[in-house]
Amino acid sequence: MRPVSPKQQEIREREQAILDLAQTMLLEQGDQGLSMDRIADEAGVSKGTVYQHFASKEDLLAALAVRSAGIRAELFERAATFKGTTRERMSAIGAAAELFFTLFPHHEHAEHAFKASSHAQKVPAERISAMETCHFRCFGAATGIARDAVAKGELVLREGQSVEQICVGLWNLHMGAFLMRDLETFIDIPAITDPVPLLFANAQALLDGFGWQPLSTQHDYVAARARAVAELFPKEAKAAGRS
Amino acid sequence: MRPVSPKQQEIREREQAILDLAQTMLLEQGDQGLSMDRIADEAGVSKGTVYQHFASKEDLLAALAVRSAGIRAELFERAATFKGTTRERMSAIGAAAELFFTLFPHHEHAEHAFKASSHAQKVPAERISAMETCHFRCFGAATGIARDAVAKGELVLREGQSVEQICVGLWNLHMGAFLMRDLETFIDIPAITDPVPLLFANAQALLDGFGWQPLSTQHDYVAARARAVAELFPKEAKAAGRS
DNA sequence: CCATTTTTTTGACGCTTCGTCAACTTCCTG
DNA sequence: CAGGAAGTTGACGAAGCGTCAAAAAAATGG
Repeated sequence: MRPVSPKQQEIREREQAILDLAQTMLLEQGDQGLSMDRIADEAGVSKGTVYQHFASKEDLLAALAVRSAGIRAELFERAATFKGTTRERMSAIGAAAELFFTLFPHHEHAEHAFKASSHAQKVPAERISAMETCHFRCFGAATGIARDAVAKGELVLREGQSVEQICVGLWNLHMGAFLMRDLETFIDIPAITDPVPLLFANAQALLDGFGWQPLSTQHDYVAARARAVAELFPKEAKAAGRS
Repeated sequence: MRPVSPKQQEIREREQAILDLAQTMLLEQGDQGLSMDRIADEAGVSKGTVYQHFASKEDLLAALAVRSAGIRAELFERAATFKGTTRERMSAIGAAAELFFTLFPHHEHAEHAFKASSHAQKVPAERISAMETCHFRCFGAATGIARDAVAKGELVLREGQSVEQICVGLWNLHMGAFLMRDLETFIDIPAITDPVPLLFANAQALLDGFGWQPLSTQHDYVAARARAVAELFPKEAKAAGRS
């Protein structure tokens, strides 16, 4: 009984439609303007049906976070396949993170809500482990590249350093940039215009600080980034460009 | 009529008591378990009285965020007075951020809630500008040091770089580390134990990447950090240590 | 094609929480 | 101490979450 019945197919599509709807609402008004009654209304179903898909409002937000996190994991894994030096490959991951950051501006918010409510047991364990898998895939893509770099001697670990620590540093830098955009901190500082090139420059500085060869003074990583985007993420870049 | 009447004094103290209460609740159960009724109850006043102090639940959270942000600004400004090289002074700011991070684990959450609700106009404009002032003070302390470093030639700006961009990078790195702790991302990775030394190491790597002299290979910044904490933040470090 | 069972959908209902406001109490001043 | 100002109260309306018995739709079988 594997072939999905038309009814089951319909239910599956409706779930995605509800998520799309919730995503739009989140973007337009934040989670203040997101109510289960309104979602049911606009989706053209009753509230009970929405609760057939999601255990709670928090679970719906969590499902949204998991969906975008899955796309991020996919982007990261694609970035890891980039043909180039280990540092170019890591820069491709950075490009993936920046694209994701542009394409899913709501994600940071959703993930924050996710953790707050999963801690209060409003989210089924299954959903939590799905999110952990996404994180694991992202982090695995990055640490894999770092390990290759160590093996090739392009990255030499210092006392007490590990590939995990280096990847956490990069991850933190990116998450912080996401957060700053969401919180609109320092929005008025004239020296800061577009957050994406700024983030890229800072990530390169951090890689330089780790001594990851070849350094940014010896190689044009802006060009490498452009090549990675063109080869790996043409569609995503186009979508990010026109939104 | 400047001398505060005993009644006014009592009201002022009650406001702080309510904030303390809210802070405790936030830490214990997140903002799920934070209700205005419960706060009124435990503070021994009626709900109407609580609303005399705060325009809404969101405003209360915002007031909490502003209070801790003010303490952070004070810590940053104190750190900027550290006697040492410009890079040692910037490391002292890092130490201040780490102490704050330990002393006010709820802050990131409160600030997130702050922005979400200020955007929905649930928070009075006066409170928003108070928060902006705190950010401005923190950022000003950091950029001031960076400017000194440029003046002394210990930091040489490259093409397209500015002190603001460098400080934003450091800020992002720290915010990301805060966020990661709150979200409990990668909590299971064995290579990552204590987030504070990890953050410090990554911040030093970023400073190295910016070429801020003297580099961490030439100077012991762990020792400098310890001296800064001992000289500037003995009480705070003690509080952070036993909690 | 109809009867029966299973699955899915519905929306009214109970419950909780926010924020208000008219009535009440306490405080201050002449 | 009288009377007005300042502060406090808690019942109330509104809104949202999640439930569940009943209704509707779909699947199954004779």
